[in-house]
Amino acid sequence: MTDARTLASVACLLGDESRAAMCLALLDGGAWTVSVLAEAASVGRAAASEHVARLVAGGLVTTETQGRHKFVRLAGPRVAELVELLSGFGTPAPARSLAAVRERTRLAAARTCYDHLAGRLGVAVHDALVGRRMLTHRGGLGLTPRGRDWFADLGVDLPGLEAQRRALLRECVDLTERTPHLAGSLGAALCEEFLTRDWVRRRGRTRTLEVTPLGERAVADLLGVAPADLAVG
Amino acid sequence: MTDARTLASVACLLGDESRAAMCLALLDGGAWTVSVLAEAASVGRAAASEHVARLVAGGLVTTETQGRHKFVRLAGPRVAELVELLSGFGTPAPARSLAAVRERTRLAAARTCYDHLAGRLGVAVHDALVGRRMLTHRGGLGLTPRGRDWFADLGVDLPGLEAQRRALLRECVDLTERTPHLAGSLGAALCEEFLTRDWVRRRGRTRTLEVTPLGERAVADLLGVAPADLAVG
DNA sequence: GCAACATTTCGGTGGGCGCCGAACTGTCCC
DNA sequence: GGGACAGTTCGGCGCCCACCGAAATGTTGC
Repeated sequence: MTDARTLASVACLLGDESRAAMCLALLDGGAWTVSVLAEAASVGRAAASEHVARLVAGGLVTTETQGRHKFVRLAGPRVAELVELLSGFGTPAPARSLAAVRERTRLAAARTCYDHLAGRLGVAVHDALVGRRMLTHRGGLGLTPRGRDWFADLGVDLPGLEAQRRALLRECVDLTERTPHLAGSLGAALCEEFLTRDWVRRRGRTRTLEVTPLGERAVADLLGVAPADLAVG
Repeated sequence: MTDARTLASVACLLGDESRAAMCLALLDGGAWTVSVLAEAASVGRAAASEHVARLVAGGLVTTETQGRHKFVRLAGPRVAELVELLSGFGTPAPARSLAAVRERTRLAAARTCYDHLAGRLGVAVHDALVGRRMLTHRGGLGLTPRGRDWFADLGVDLPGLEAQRRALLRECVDLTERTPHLAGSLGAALCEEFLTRDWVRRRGRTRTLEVTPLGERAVADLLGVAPADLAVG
């Protein structure tokens, strides 16, 4: 009874088109100001402010004020997971324009899911890591000695990550591929590394990623992933 | 843009307390009539009928009419997953009565999640199966020869399940334990076996399960799970 | 055919909520 | 200090939607 109320109150937050648009925008894992969110949702600043307040109250986002700006970001990986899962429901959407189709295709090819890699790129990297015995699935996801070396070579500060409260390794079911990709703090670190090395680039202010030629070569060399497996449909 | 609309439309369906109560009730995986759902949600039959129609339109439930009855059930495991995930959000709920606390404790100990085992029981069974090398995690969840024998001995028709379109093995993150339990058609078959052997019993018309003394002995013998690990907190 | 029952459809009502414009607070920069 | 700007608060408007009661549709069993 009272349980239904809490479920409904959370679902209700995402049940409004403006708030849904905001949360989708925030899926890139970044911090957005209220004004920018207002624009993303096509509403006025006043409405956006109220929406953000409700999302904060519901625990879906957190805010941080810096001077006259207020930065909004998703409250954590679990929220991102929820938004991703929900956005995969409903009719696959009629896709009314060619531009919309292209955008969706790009999204399926490579994107961020909160703060880690997703789409075909994310799944390919995950599968390659497992296939090359850098990750193991014995009783939960684990890192092999070989995997430790690989990540260390890449410049990932493993001890630093392990000191965090957040889980190092987690699987996240990919929205479009329906098979797991790598999440957790290590997934986040890997994604960051891809971005700083210019292996992938964000397309504008979205969570769509573009794999650079440099990146194609890198994943081919390091993981044996053929560029054709990543090509935009 | 248009993507936000589809997300919102789905979330909106679960954003109403009555519909949320209905979906929570349906989490037991069974088929409920419209009248019974009306009672579960504390609304009139007219309102319940409209809610069911909307849930059908949104693809969250399916219906089957038999004579003057209309049976409603969740549209599939993914919907159950979504409802479970959502119900784990929000404030852990103030739990206003002792009865509510007891119910929640029982729910955490053992319950069904759509059509398979969840809660501490579900996780314990999953972990025992992995620990005893009946399930393996090498490149996706798999069944070892030893596991095949074990399930066959239990009376599960493995070839029959494998002929289905539905995945045999899947992991489902447990709502209360935050660690995976066994889902998929094999998870469903296992749950059914537990019920027909009277190892677990449904508590009334809920998804809460009660482990019988017979069941405690069975999981101890077959899987080495100590009864203390299943005791109601 | 008739009575009992499950479900649906149809007005009608009330409340909640999303939106805006305008006024207000607080911050930054010149 | 003054102007520009980000964000919030406050009325107020309008719409959507959840609900109910009553009537209609279908089904079952006599």
